[in-house]
Order: sequence, then structure tokens, then C-alpha cells
Amino acid sequence: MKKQFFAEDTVKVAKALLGKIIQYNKTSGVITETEAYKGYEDPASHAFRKTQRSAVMYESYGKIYVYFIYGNYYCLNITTERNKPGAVLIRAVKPLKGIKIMAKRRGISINDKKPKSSVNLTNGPGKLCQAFGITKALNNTAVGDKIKVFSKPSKKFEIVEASRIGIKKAKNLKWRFYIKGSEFISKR
DNA sequence: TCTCAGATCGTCT
DNA sequence: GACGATCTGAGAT
Repeated sequence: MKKQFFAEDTVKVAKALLGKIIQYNKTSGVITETEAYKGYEDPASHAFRKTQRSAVMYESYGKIYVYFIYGNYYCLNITTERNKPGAVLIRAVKPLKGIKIMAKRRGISINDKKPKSSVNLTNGPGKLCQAFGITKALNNTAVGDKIKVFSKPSKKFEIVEASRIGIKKAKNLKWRFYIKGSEFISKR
């Protein structure tokens, strides 16, 4: 995607990212679930306050923001909006290429005869980072530099708007979006 | 120094 | 399906 794609309203970008392909480190997948975080009006956003960690969201749009959470996991975001802090959290993807590599990185075994066994690879923000080998080292890199995002012709799909998961602040905001009917959706 | 998180997994019913 | 344990590090006090 062109950098300009990410200069728009965060909620708009979150929806527009659904169905796009994300590629990095010999693996790729279709984005199936996202969440919008507007730093200027959302207390749940890390950018609600400007800190060392959230600085990248203030600097520019179209950048990778990776943060470490719960002592174990990374979460992948892409910064949005011109002159305002915001980001879209990538919550789940459907694996396309490098499924065996993903399984190895995740430390789980998958059965080719059971397609459902691959669901557990990337149906959550921490899981997909592990499957793609995404770490904090990618923080502040431009989209298209190491992590690439692009569109490909795909079937039409319906977008579902829902409440965000695991959020204590600003629970009421319906800023989670996912592809209707997809198996690759985070659980809670 | 203290608190707790944009999550996951294992264990229980 | 529901719930508790768990890890490290960023931000608050």
C-alpha cells in the first residue's frame, strides 16, 4: 500500500486493512481482524498520553508500532492519521504462505488433513506476531520496508463491527472489525 | 518502588 | 465455556 493509505481516519484504515495481504519473513497472510486506536480520543490507546513508547504514533503514519505485553507477547500495529496519533492493531490473519514455518515458530504441530489445525497459528495478536517472527526490532520501520502490506483481487466480504476485546478503558467503542464468517478471529 | 497491561495457555467443569 | 497463573517492561507515584 502507498503511505497515503494510512494517512486517513484510523477507523477507516482499520476497515480498509481487512482482506489485505501482510507479508514478512517468508510468511504471509490475509488480515481478518483489526482494531482502531485513536490516541486523541481513546483512553485505551497507548497514544492517549505521549510517552517514549507511544512516540512513534505521534511521529508519522504508515509506520510499524510493536509493543511488548504481559511479559510474553508482541502486538503489531500500523500508525495512522496525518498530524494526529493513532494506530490500527492487527488482531488476526489467515495464513497464506509459510504455514510450516509459522507452526515451527509457534511451537505447535499442524495436520495437513485437518485444515482447522492451522487456525490456532494466527487467530490472535500475540499469536500472529509469533507466527510471523515479529519483534520489537521492527518498531518504527516504515510499512513496505520490512513488513509489506498489499491488496490482491479477492472475493467480496462483509465487515462486522464489534466491541473491542480485553479492553478495560473505553469498552464501549465499537472499533473492532472482522471479516464475517472467517475462522481466523481472536477469541476474547 | 509499585502496579498492571491492546494476551495466551492449561486446567477445570 | 470460564477462570486462574503467568511472564517482563513501561508508566505512574
